Amino acid sequence: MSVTGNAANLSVCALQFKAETAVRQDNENGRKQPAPIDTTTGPDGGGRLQPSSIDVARLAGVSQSAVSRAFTPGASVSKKTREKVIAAARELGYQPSILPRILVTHRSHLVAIVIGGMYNPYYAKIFEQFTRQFQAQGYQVLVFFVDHNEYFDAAIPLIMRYRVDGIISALSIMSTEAADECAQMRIPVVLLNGRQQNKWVSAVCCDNVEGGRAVANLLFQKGGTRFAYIAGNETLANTDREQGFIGRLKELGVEDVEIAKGNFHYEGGYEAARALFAKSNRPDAVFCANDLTAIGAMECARAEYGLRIPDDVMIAGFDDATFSSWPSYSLTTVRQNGPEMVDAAIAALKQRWQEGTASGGKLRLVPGTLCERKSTDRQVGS
Amino acid sequence: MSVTGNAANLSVCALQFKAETAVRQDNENGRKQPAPIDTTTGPDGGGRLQPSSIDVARLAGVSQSAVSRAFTPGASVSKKTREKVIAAARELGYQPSILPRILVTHRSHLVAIVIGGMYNPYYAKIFEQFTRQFQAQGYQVLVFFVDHNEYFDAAIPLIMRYRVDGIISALSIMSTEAADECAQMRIPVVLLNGRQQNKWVSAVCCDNVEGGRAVANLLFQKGGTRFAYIAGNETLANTDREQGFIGRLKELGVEDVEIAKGNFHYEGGYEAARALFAKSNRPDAVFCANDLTAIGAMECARAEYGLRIPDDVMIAGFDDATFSSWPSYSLTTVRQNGPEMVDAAIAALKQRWQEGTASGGKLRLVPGTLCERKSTDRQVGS
DNA sequence: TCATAAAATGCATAGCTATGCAAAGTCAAG
DNA sequence: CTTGACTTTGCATAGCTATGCATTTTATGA
Repeated sequence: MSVTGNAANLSVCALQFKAETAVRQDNENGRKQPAPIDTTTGPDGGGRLQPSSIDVARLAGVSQSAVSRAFTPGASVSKKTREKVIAAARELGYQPSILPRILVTHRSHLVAIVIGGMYNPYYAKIFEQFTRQFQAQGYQVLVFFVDHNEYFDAAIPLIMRYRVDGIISALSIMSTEAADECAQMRIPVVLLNGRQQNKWVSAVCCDNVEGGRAVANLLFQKGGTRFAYIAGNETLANTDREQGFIGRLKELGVEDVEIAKGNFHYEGGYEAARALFAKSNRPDAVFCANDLTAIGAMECARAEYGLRIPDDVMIAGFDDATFSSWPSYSLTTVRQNGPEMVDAAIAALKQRWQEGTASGGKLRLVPGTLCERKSTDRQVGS
Repeated sequence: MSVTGNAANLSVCALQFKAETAVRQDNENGRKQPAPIDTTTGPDGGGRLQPSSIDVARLAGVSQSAVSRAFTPGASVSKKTREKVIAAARELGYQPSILPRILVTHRSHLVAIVIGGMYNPYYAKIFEQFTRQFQAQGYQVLVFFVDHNEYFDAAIPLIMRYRVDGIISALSIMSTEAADECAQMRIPVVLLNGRQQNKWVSAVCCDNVEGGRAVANLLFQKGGTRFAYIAGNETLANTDREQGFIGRLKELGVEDVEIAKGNFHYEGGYEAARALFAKSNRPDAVFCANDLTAIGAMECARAEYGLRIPDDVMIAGFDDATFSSWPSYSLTTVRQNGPEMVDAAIAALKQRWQEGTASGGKLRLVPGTLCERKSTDRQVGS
């Protein structure tokens, strides 16, 4: 049982992985040697590109187990073996694949993030925070861009097939069918800025209602008289902000709030404002569904009607996007507490993983912060 | 060989996957039946959560192959069998895992996108374009956020382990070691806005030099007399833009261009501008490494020095970010042709996959587009 | 030096799907 | 009713790693 049998096998591998220095005589002390590995994969076995642990084992003159152990932190390997293996691995350009491990453990350490788009920098930021957090905790992120909720439904089977350990959805809405399907698949889902819940679906949501109420308070206190709301698409976030705003105003005795239709985009805000400000009794206190919309409204107010902000009209938004604090806008807004929401969402996922069972969905409401800036900084009582 | 053996086995599975209706007698026509599947995995076999094709096969009373074929579009299955399988799969919440397929085919249809951050909306946009394109073509994207290039080097082994088919790096710089390591691993890499190349690394780069030259032409033609450049971090993109700008000005007879140090962020532009405009002979034509920097410089010029744009100072940027076209800025800039760069990068990857071999790196230079806006719209000859 | 404990190593296998191959069924034509 | 062509089905296996178990080697202590 000399090592020559190995050497013969090695020549096959050598061609493929340039392991010219493959012939080694490591039995200086007559140590136990692994039996020749009889994998009969030819050098051209169907587009085979990456070396396997067996290739490394051959080259290092050890068993496949030893290779595996050399790459497993706490495993039982001698220093010498580990060094041989690492050297061989480096030579072949080998890193152990995680796929078989996933197969065995049923834990992929993959998380799917489903998101509608990055037009809103706030979502880009949130996405980055999520991904960095997951990375730091040993999870990797698969991204899925999905335009509408119907498409999300369609994407679920695909996501399933990757055996992700969880799904973070920034789509806010989730159809009941989709929720059921995820439950059926036993994949925990966390909705960002959504409120659906079932056995496998949790939600983390900015307190949009309270945010809307805070803006109502501010605009009222600052002397607003004719109020308007520029809406976003029909989502929970939009409805809650609107209801909070209108509801609080009603409490303050303001019955008449004009609603304009926007779409969460700059252009939507601009167009809505164009219609709003064209009227005879134009509003002097406008709350917008998000910051992009608010910026659009501001630009329109200035460019098309020569209005001064906040003197002629006060404007407030939601999110606290990067550009909102830039001096040209200095937009009053409700900051969504991104890091806290991200942490809460990840915590919700982890809880599911630890519990193992479906524990019933939970809703975590994260308060926002009112950021007062110049766009509403009117002298009261003037 | 009746079906009772199966039924006995099924009860085990029934508990686990709620397949209460599992007992079926599908041998109405005495068809061939698969032998009882002897997988002795108990219901609590170590955190086993997801059903496998074998579970579905049991429930449907067919073989595992039949299940696989039922989910494979062109495969040879009778309609009846497929329906039975689909029904069983729905009942159990089953979708075939793609992991074993990856193991066998050595094609993961996974692509890693490595990116430094999303603070610049332009990168967020590019990222979205990439991901959508890949998705549309049957690939999924794994995201890796990496702060510095050293971290990229450290991340490569991790990326490797996912057996991605390719890497898109938006980091622009790539250390030689990292490039070598990717080559060693035989993973094709495409650098966005980088120019490194080796056997496995290609690059797609905006023509930054030409962009810088175009801005130089414009600012000179518009009557600029004292020129300045606010730099970004030390990247290829920055150097090229700077060199193009300075080089062209020199050709036009302008020797003296002041260089200020920025960092591609808003704040960097703001601070650099503060120093720049404090001097006695302040510049009247400033080119910034990117749009964020330019906006920072604009805000500073207005807020801290009361300068009018473009009358007192012209400012230009690079990227054409969303906010650059907003009226408050109306920033002249060089638009990077995002879609074309994305397509080129993906094409480069695909070419590698088709060729199979390392074909030597290629550099694709994509021209940008000068977008003239008000920030440089000075009346010439006034 | 020897016996015993500890460390290192190799073997065999689980985990899941796709697929080549052979066997069995189906159908049509003669 | 028989034969041959075609369709459908099941069996067995590749693909790669981690790990329990048994075995061999090394270290420790008397």
